[in-house]
Amino acid sequence: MVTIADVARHAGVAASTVSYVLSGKRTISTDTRERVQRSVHALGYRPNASARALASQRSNVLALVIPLRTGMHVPVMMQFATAVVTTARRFDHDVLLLTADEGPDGLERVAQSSLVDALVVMDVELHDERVPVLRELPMPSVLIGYPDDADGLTCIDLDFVAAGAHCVDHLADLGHRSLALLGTPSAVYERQTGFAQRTLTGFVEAAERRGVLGVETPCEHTFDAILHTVEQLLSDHPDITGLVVQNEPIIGPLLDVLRRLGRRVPEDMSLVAICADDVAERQVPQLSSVSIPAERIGDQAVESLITKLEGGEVPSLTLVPPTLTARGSTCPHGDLTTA
Amino acid sequence: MVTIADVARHAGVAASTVSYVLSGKRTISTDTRERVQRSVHALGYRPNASARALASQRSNVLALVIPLRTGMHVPVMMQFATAVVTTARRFDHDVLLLTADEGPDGLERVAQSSLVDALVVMDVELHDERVPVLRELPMPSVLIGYPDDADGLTCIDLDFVAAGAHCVDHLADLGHRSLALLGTPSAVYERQTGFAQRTLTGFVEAAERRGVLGVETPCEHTFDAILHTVEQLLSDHPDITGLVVQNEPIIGPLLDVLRRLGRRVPEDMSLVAICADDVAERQVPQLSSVSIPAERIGDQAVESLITKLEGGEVPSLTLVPPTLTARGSTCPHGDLTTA
DNA sequence: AAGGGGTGTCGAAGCGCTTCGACTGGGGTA
DNA sequence: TACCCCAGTCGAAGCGCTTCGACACCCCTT
Repeated sequence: MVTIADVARHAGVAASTVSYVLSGKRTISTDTRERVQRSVHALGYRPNASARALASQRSNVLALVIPLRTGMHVPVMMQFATAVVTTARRFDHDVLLLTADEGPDGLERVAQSSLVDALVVMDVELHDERVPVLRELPMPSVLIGYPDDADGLTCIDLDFVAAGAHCVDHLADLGHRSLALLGTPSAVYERQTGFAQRTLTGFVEAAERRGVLGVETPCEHTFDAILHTVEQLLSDHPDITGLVVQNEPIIGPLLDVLRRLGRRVPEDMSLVAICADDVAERQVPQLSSVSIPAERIGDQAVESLITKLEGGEVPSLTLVPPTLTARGSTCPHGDLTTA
Repeated sequence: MVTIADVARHAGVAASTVSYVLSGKRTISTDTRERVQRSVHALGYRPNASARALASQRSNVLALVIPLRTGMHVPVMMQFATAVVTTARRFDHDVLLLTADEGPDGLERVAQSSLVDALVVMDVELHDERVPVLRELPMPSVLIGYPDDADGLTCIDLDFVAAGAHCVDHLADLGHRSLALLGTPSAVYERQTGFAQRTLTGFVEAAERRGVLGVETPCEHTFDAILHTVEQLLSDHPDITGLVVQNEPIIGPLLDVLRRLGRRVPEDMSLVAICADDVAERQVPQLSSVSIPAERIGDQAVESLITKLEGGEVPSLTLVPPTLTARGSTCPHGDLTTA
């Protein structure tokens, strides 16, 4: 392995000069700088990451905590992860992958051993046991999702309350008077997952505000469960004509179930999904949907983190406003002129 | 931050003694050892990862390279990744996440800067540009998947040739004489992806060996593409009664398409999938399938890597034998007694 | 009683880098 | 001409750990 001393010797300068050329932290004459750069190239020098981290107290590594909990939609998680890695690289940082199995202790471990110098934590629950740990940690962190009490934290999330409300408004605008929310598996609600909880809140509040019926039910991922849930729903509330789905994996089977039950989409049943755009566009018919801007949120998370690392200020809570794209799965219902 | 010197002072010993207590590399008297351990606890000492890495020339970090290529099935990738992280932690290692965007340069970067001390590379193509780089790198690596020329490498993969053959054998044993392989999107074949290529080979060879018709076609992920592909297939070969699917995302829509086309599964059409068990069990009917043992392969990859790090020998190519589980999507065809 | 072999501990020398203070010399100012 | 300042460079001191060689001491052996 070639060291900074080798480069210095090759270029005929001191090691510290090489360091300053590389970091740009002191002015170096053009002549010297170019000579050093040529030596770096010629020798194929790569600074040793550990030595650098030890001396500078900066590892240039971010931790990314991905809890692979049951009921979470994996492709969306990966979109976040990819965005985080890509953006981190843009700021010359690498990403250490932590899974949830390690729990709060894992966070302490990587933080206190200086393995990383900041953390991105995904899929935060309303009462998350990692939150108090993050508050105490001697390094910055950013949460994707947010707990009940976001004080002293930096959180970024899609505004799921608004997302739920948008779906209701869209359907109500089209004249639908009876709506249902087909939610996530009940395990997700039971562990007080923010996004599920908040979508539900937005849905219920908007339904009330618009004076329409808004019923909600969790829904598991198996075909049988979907079939049963929908049958139950339609027998309890036969007048339902608008469905909101926040549960990406069930979208395919759900369309199938509706077909089986003889409900055409959108003629008999309008459908709005909260899912990635490409998923919505892949269905037949294409789905009206509120998209989940995973890439944007992941980017934003890393940018905030870097800002904090550099001593800057960032807002405690950033809510990304949702956008609804109308496609082929929703259509007007009833006599709009009387509405 | 509390350092090893603080612990040494607190325990009334030399820093090196603390180090030896922690690493166990020299014998320490029970008395001293316990005193040191108490001090470690009392002060909440965590060794600094960079300092340790610098002094010992070992970062205790593995790189995991996940190429998120188009057409790959993300949940399966994540299963691999999770297994890798979990097993790495078992061996006291952490995992640095690299995406494919970085390409071969990324491998060199993390390796030559001593950021990691070994690499796990996923989704290897037959002619993979990362392979020559890996061969030259001054540190061990393990590939999940394997290139044409696996010499000097360590590769682990499901035996996809056998997987393809198993599917054919299963269907042929049931009396089916005309089979089709519904493959991955054509992009996957075009970039010479090992697992797709090899499944195809196994399928074709087995069909020949069994003297049955075996046609194959790529298949994209959209509903329309699936519908069109299957219609074309059945109009070209109306006598097909057995389908092999190696393309997890299309399984749901495919069942739907077959229903639309009036082909009952398994009465009119037997179906074998190559997919994760939980996906197979979630369908109606449950699918006969060859499972993808992601966890086992991920584990194995890390174990081999650790063995190599410790100077041990591991086989160049480990092929995990596939197992086929018969479920409700396949049934006998024709008069078996005459076969 | 002298010698030998463990065992347990210490001190010091790095690992490869960053960073601080100090030094040099040339150009501008008075 | 004397002075000062600044740009440009160097040397040395760490960063916190591991590891090597040395050494002290005790228990056996002869």
